[in-house]
Parts: sequence; C-alpha cells; structure tokens
Amino acid sequence: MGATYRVQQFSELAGVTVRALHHYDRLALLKPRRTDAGYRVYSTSDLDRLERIVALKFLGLPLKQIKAVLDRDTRTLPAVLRSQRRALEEKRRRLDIAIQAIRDAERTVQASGTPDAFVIRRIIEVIEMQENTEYFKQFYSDEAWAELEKRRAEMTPEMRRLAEDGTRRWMELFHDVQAAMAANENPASEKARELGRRWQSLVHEFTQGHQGVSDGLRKVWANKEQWPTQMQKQAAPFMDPQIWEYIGKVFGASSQKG
Amino acid sequence: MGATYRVQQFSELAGVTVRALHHYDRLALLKPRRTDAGYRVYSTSDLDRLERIVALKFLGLPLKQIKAVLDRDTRTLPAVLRSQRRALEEKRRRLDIAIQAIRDAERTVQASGTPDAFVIRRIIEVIEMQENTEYFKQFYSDEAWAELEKRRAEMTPEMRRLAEDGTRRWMELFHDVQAAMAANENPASEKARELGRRWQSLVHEFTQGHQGVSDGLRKVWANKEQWPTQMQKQAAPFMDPQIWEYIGKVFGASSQKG
DNA sequence: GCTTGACCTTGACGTAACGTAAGACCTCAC
DNA sequence: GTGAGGTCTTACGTTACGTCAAGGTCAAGC
Repeated sequence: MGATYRVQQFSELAGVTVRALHHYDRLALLKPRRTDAGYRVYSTSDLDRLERIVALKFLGLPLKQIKAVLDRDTRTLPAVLRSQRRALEEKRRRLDIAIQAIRDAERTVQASGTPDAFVIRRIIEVIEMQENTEYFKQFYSDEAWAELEKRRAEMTPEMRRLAEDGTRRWMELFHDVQAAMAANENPASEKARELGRRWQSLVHEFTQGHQGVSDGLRKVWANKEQWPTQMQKQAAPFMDPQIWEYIGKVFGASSQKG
Repeated sequence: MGATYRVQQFSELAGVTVRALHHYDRLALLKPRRTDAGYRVYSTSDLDRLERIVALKFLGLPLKQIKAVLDRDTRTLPAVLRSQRRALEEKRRRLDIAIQAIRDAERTVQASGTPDAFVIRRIIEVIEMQENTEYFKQFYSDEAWAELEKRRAEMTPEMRRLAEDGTRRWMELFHDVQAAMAANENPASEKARELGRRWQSLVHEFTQGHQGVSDGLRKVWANKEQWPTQMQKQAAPFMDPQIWEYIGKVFGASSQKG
C-alpha cells in the first residue's frame, strides 16, 4: 500500500492549495477516501489523478471538461485537444496584437510626456491596423504581401503622417465625386475625368506601381461587401455603391476615349 | 451638436453589447445622459470614451483600472502599460508552452489509438520539460544553449527513450554510491573510483564533450540548492548532499592519484 | 479529565465581466 | 388607445477558487 496524506500535506506535495482540493472534491473531480471523523485521506493514486487534472488545467480546460475526459475514457481526448489547441492559438494571436500595440505605444511615448489620450489613440490604431492586416492578407499574393510588410517595417513617422493625409484626400475625393453625381455631371466630361485622374493618383500612391500590390488592392475592394461589419463601418465613408458605379463609368468613358 | 443614440443603436455602433453598456454605466465607467423617462442617451463624446475603454480592455486591463486611467489623468498610464505588457508577455510564454505540449501530444498519438492516460502523461512531461528548460537557460552561455536547442530539435523518439534510460542509470548509480557510503567504502578505493568513472561517463553522455555545455551543467548543479522547490522535489532522488560530498572525495582522490 | 494548539470540517460570501431572464415602464406609429 | 418593440432595474448564473467564520478532531501536557 502506498503512503496516505491529509489535505495539507497532500496540497504541499502536489503544489496546489487546500482550498483547490476542497473544490475538486465538491465537484467530484477528485474524491479522496475519508476517515471516520470525515477527514480527507489522499493516496498515491489520488496524486496520479491530481497531476492529470493540473496538467489539463494548464492547457486551459475547464474543470467540467477535465472531469469528463478523466471519467468517461471515451475517445474524446484527441478532439478536445485539437479544439483546445485552436482556441489557444487564437488567444495567442490576440495576445500578440495586444503586446505589439503596447510596445508601439511605449515607443511613441518614449521620454516625452505625451498626453494619455494620444497614447490610447495610438493603441487603438495599432490594434485596428493589425486586425485589418490579418483580414486583408487573404486577398494578396504571398509576394505582394511580403512587399507590403517590408514597406510597413520601413515606415517612418513622417511617412505615417503622409498616409493619414492620404485618407483625408480620399475623403475629399469621394466628397467631390458625390457632388459631381449630384450635379449630374457627365462621366465622360473633362471634369469627371479629372476626378478619375485624382483617383488613380491616390491608388498609385499606395501601390507604387507594384503589380502584385495593385492586384491585391483590387481584390480587396471587389470584396468590400463581404468585409466584416465592423470593418465596413470603419470604412463607411468609402462604401457608397453609387460612387463606385459612377467612378466605374468615368473609367469606362476614359478608356473608350483614349 | 453631435448625434445622439439610445443603447441599442449605440451598442451596434460601437460593437459592444447592451448589457456591457449597462455594466459600464453601473460601474460609473461610462455614464450617458438620461431622458426624463430614464432612457440612456449616448453622444459622440461617449463613443470616444467607449473606444478607449474597449482598447484598454483589449490589452487585458480590468475595468477598475481602466476607470482609474481614464478618470484621473495622473501620470500613471506609462507605468500601467509597462506592467501590463510584462504580464501579457508572461501569459504568452505559458500559452506557448501549452500549445507546444498539445502539439507534441497530438504527434505522439497520430493515428494509433494511444490510451488517454499515456497521452496526458506525455503532456505533463512536455510541460515540465519546457518549464525546467526556461529555468535552466540562465546557467548556460548563449552558445552552449544554442547547442542544446539544436540537439533537442534533432532528437528522435529513439534518442528520447535513451535519454529516459539515462535517468534510470543515474538513479542506479546514486543507489550504488549510497551503498558504498553505507559500507564505509574508501573514496580512494578502486571500487569507489569505478563509481566515479560511471559518473563521468553519464556526464559525458549529456555533454558529449562540449565545453560550454559542460560548464553550464556544472553551474546548474552547483546551484541545486537554489532551484525552485517544485523542481527540487522532482529531482529529489539526486539531491542528497552526502552523496555529492562523497563523490567529490572520490574525484579528489582520483585526481591526486593520477 | 481538561485544556491547548494544530489541523480538519462545512458553509457562505466575494471576485470579474458580463449573460440571461423576469417583470414593469416608455415610445411611437397606426 | 393600443400593440409592437425598445428600455428600465433587479437579480441570479458563470469560473475557480480566496477568504473568513463557526465549529469538530486529535494528540500532548498538566
């Protein structure tokens, strides 16, 4: 017969708290024998089971599921592990984004006493950027994506300001296109073609003439109706289908005329 | 004046649940105005604040702390960020270990219907191994550590069995040394020197003659008294100071004699 | 036999961030 | 004014225990 222990000894032996053992007992996850007086008596086989519990807990499984896995030895474990691994990988992805966001914020603060509001704004931007990034990746070829990564990595604060300015100019352009539509401006007119040129110029600012990037960008916007709602909301000013239709006509007219 | 919203609209706008907004309200984290009838009325400035809340929540900050940061604009944010980043990095480390453990377990299962108990045992081993690994790293030079990493990566199942066998042989050796001590065997005797040779042979099996690895191993064991308790318990069979003292004498005698 | 101190027992409330009803009230279009 | 749909507060459920609190058990010393 192996040795026996009372709660405290056993808890120290296994590196868990007495309260946890009580808890597991109540959940029928680990029920030791009892003395006549009702004292819990743990054996080495209990230690064995507890070690499994602790290990599965480390993997992030809830106690209920641990009990299920340990009790009914059904062929469920592999499935449980697979789904848990997926969950953990997803968790890690979000953790990485959070860590990156903080690191970036810390860099932008540095020694200067940047106001909190600004720092938090920066955090928000980084989080959104990384999440968008994840999503948009699917539309680009590996090569084009690598190119974009490279540019992001090499981006200076100066360039970042320019990029933000780019957003503003896109909004202005959309505003002007809308005005032209409202004025019933002919898509083939010189005025409309000027809008088309502004459009292409802004696109070129992003693609920098890179073919793969250009293809990816086209795919991104061709699928704009399928974006996650949250993302569509962020890009709301650029989602108006009438504008896209109009600009399509402009390009159609331009390509016909020359 | 900006637009105003009622809870549901606002919740959709911001991508949180109505219940969460209620919750934040009760915590005084985000208190909108009210209509005479008591309906909550959110404004764009509320949206601004909510976005910050969501962002800080994404970083894993508890709501209380978020409130503290947002309300009293004390110079606390950088400190909060630093500590939070550390916490997240630690979390990430443990996540990685868990993921690795599952992946390893999945590999050992593969198609064969390995019993659950065995799989879990394997998970425990991987977790312990990785945690030990983390700890022992400090004792090795970067170069020596890289060498060990390389070996681990190249380790086949066959070699893994051998390594486990190594543990068994160490235990046997310790057992034999203890017996020699009990028999009052002279550390300078041939019998004792034979034990010393077995010792060195087992050491060499691990170091494979690599100087850096050898140095690191020495440091690891020189500090065995400082290991975390849990680790000491695991290595309990190898912690008896008398044996170390005796084997020290054996090597002392050997080096004197030649 | 009695006390004392160390250890054990079972409640039972607290935690974090909401989810989920339940029951009552408000608004507005028809 | 009435029904549908939105909103209010209250309150319990969730997870894995932490933290008392009130009260048994047991071996030792007097």
